[in-house]
Amino acid sequence: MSSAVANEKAIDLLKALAEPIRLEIIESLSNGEKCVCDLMQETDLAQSKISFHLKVLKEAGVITDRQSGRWVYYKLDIRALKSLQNWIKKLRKGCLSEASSCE
Amino acid sequence: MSSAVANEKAIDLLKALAEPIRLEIIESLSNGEKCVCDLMQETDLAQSKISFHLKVLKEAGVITDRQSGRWVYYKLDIRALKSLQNWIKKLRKGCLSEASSCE
DNA sequence: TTAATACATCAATTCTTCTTGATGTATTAT
DNA sequence: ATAATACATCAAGAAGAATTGATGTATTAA
Repeated sequence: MSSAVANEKAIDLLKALAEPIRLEIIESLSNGEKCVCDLMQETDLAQSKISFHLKVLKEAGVITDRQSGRWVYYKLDIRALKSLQNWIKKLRKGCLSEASSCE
Repeated sequence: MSSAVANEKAIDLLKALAEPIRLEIIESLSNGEKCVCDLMQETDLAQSKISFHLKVLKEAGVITDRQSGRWVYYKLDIRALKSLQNWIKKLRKGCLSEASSCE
């Protein structure tokens, strides 16, 4: 059977990445942890918009958050991109298909 | 400057992959070239639906097509997934961000 | 030449995602 | 306690993507 669960998670990851604003956020966070206010300044976008995209990224497992006082800091969770790379590798090898016998 | 063009292409690729039916098609094509009729049989989906998704995949560069008689055969273009892997690798390294100096 | 097959495309509808402005909640400063 | 801040969430609307059934086009078969 095809790895349906893995595929669903991968789809969430792919969708999370497939959006310009979210990519901008990710690229910003690759320079380190940031609070929402930092991201607002950098991107010049409305707060609700940023929070919306942060939520999508968080739910996909791309980022994690941590509250400190009245700030909420977001940072990348490296494992997400790592697992996506792994998934794509399998896809390339045809290891996700029904008929595959990769191991 | 951030590699905007590369990102746009990557977004197209990510979107193309981030859909269950299209993934099913990709997984099927990983077992070799198929005509639309083959895919219809395998997936049990309407022809217009399959053609729609094939178009998305083709425009993203994930697949290529070739006509033979009244059949149109589709197959994976390996380069697409390869370049996506490469893009993700850069993303992981923070090499897509404005501030990066990866080379 | 007419039929049938294989596929693409289209218009209308539906479904999903994104945006916007407003309101709600927690935390700190006064 | 009150006010200000940092952020989340919500409802309404806008925009985008997918589905559906129908029609169009090329190719081969009869």
